[in-house]
Amino acid sequence: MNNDIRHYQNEIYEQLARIGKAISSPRRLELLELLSQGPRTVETIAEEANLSVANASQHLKALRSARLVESEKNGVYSTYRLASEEVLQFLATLKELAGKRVAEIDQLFHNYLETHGVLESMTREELISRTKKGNVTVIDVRPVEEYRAGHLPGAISVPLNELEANLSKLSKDHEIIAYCRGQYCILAAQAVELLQRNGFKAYRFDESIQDWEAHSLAVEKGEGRTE
Amino acid sequence: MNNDIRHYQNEIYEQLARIGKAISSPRRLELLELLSQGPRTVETIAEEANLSVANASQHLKALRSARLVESEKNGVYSTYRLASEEVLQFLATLKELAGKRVAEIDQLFHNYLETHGVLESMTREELISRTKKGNVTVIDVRPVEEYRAGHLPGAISVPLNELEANLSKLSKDHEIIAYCRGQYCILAAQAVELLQRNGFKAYRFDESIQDWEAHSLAVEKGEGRTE
DNA sequence: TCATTATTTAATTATTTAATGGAATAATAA
DNA sequence: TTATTATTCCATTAAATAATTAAATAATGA
Repeated sequence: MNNDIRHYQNEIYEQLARIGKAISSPRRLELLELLSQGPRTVETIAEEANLSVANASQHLKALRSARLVESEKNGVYSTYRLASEEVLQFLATLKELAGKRVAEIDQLFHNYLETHGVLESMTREELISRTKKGNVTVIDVRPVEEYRAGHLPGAISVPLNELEANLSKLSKDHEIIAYCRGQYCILAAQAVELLQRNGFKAYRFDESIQDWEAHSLAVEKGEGRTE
Repeated sequence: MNNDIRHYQNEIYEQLARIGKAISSPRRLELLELLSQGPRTVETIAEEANLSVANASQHLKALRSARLVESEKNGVYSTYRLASEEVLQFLATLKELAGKRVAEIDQLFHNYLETHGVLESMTREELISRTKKGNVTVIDVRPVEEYRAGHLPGAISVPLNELEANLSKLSKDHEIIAYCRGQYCILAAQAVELLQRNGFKAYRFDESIQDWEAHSLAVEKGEGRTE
């Protein structure tokens, strides 16, 4: 009878721990981060995360068994996606906690930004007021598929790996504001560095499109301008 | 250079995974749950969680290295507590996610309640309106220390293990509302079961004092009435 | 049908982790 | 000082996990 209760309680913790186990691997966290940008096939995921396909598949299986992701089979392809909004919320809380408590993360990012001279970033208020004035260009430096899935209003898509080739298309009269996947994503910082090296006035905006949405701000979807 | 970036990204995920690892063990989740009710010494924790002291100490060390708990030494005693409000928030998000996604948990709890005939629980609105009318007694069936740390306004402390001995002090004219540590805590359900067996009209309220506080509702602290 | 492709599964190996019991530490009391 | 108590540390063992390689599935197109 009392055993009954202890057994029940243990089961509860067992179930909660399944989610903990799922996010106890850096690799799986990376996969979740990728998937929080949008659905992908196994091969794409493996490539983006620099894992073997078999390994990625196994990690995805683990994530699926914890109900953090779902998959759907289309012909030969399995497409994986986050299982729900709550997963995104959970990841955000995790990152917040990590940012607050695990000083090492802030330290790491701070170090990176510092050694690359892109320490300051723009606040949301500044971004909004400057885009209203119109003398700025906001660029989304994530892969174009992520841009299509949702981007800041007025932002144009310039994936980081295409930025150098497209420098001539950017106006030096405008200040450039680059953003990517949020606080701990490094793409925008790299973009700013490249831009500054090439004589542009460039700033980093360190929120993700999810953060932006979370503040009830409008998001554009689809093609937009991708010059 | 590109290595630099990958290395940095790996570090980030490594750090996030430290928190994941901390909550990947059912035992550690149980410890966190205990500590979310208030600070405790190692021995108390070990006893409440049914672990050897050495084992509890090691788990606590793991939680501390993930910065989820903090400890403080007073003489021979080490007192552990949650590291911050955010940890509580994080645990709540975890439980929410688990509740939504891991159907097994709901199933388990549902089964338990069903086989013990205490399926329905009272909503917050009902609780508030009934206490206003005054023909109800709200009992807090957690250990008395947890009651002292904060309880529902007007609730009296009747720890579950003392309930049977105190039945005579409860009025059969009043409906009894029992609550404990929230949704997946079983104390209140047990209390209701006991009360119903003894001819009381009893209901379960399935929120924790933290849930209650999270809705900006007042919380009483200290002795209150503990009959 | 056969070959190709995307994915999953299985088997292996190296590594990490959990629990245990006993020893070490360090504060306090006798 | 010695004994006691609370806690931590250490070594051992068993179990779980991650990455790798090769093999198995299963859908598609030639």
